[in-house]
Amino acid sequence: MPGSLNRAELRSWVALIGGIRSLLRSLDRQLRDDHGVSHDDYQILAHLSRVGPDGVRMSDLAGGIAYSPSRLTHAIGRLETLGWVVRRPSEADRRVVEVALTRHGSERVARISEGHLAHVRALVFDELGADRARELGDLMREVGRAAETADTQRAESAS
Amino acid sequence: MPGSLNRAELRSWVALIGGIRSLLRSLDRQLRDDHGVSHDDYQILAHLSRVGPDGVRMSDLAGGIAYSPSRLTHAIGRLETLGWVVRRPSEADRRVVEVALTRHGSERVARISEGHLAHVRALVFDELGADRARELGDLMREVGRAAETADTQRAESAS
DNA sequence: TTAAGATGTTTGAAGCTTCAATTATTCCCG
DNA sequence: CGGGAATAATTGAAGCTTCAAACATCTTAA
Repeated sequence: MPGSLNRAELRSWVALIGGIRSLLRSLDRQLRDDHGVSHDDYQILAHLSRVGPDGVRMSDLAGGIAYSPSRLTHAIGRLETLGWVVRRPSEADRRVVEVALTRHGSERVARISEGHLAHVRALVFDELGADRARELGDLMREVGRAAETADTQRAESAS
Repeated sequence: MPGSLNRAELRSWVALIGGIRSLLRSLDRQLRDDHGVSHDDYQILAHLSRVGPDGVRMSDLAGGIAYSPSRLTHAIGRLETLGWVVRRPSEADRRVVEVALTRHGSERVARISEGHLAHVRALVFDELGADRARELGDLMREVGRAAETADTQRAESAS
């Protein structure tokens, strides 16, 4: 059957997807147990932290972390009621909404990141060593790009 | 700060986690669009397919795919009402419940797998080539194992 | 200039996941 | 043997995600 996987490939695939799930589960657990935040929310906060105090457009944030618009709206709504984030309509284009961390949100992210990045270090960098960890990042980036390309094409051919 | 990541490491980490999210999103999209099944449910079905017609204990299945017991109970309940799966109490130990695919469930999995594995092939094996794909699987398996070890230790020290 | 379509975001309902508590059974040790 | 702890699975409620539909604003082409 064309498109299927041979035994060795299947083995690699099961290892890949299983490893991914274990990793995500562990990250989520650490963040929830230590800080009461899901890994999904942390992704938002970390991205906002990276872009700095000017914030981002909702749609750019959604694209940056592979969220649907709707999911992001709900999630940002929750973070806003926590006071970690603010939303304001853009002057230039009044359809768009910009989000940014509040002072309080920034402090929170900084605090959470400490423990979280230590966990990441233990699982990835200490485990694999610098070279193989970089290799893993490069390989996964490439697969991720392929996935996004494929999704774009699927979306286009569906419409 | 010890435990944090330097610039190169952070770059690798962002690539890794971003690639993972894009990949999972793409897999979920393909399965939902083409077969109305979430990637999470597909994991269950694929695992049941691998273990064969005798089925597995709920807890072994949960462990095998990194699901919480509760989540698995709910998910299996849904698959059971679809008629894809059956549950029966074990003779040996009446606390445990064994799950297996029904005939209908098997056929469904076979059908779904075709398209799904073709998608996987395109994103991973065609994209990276055989050697680098195997490398990726090996690296991710190792990280996954580290994650599970870490979680076990956290759980023990918390109790 | 204006109406049709495209783009950016939101909404509410339905379905899924988590969490804490509960039931049922088995293990183990005094 | 008997009862307390451990193990396996389930339950219901609260919270999160998806989906389809809606709303508002902007673009463009007749």
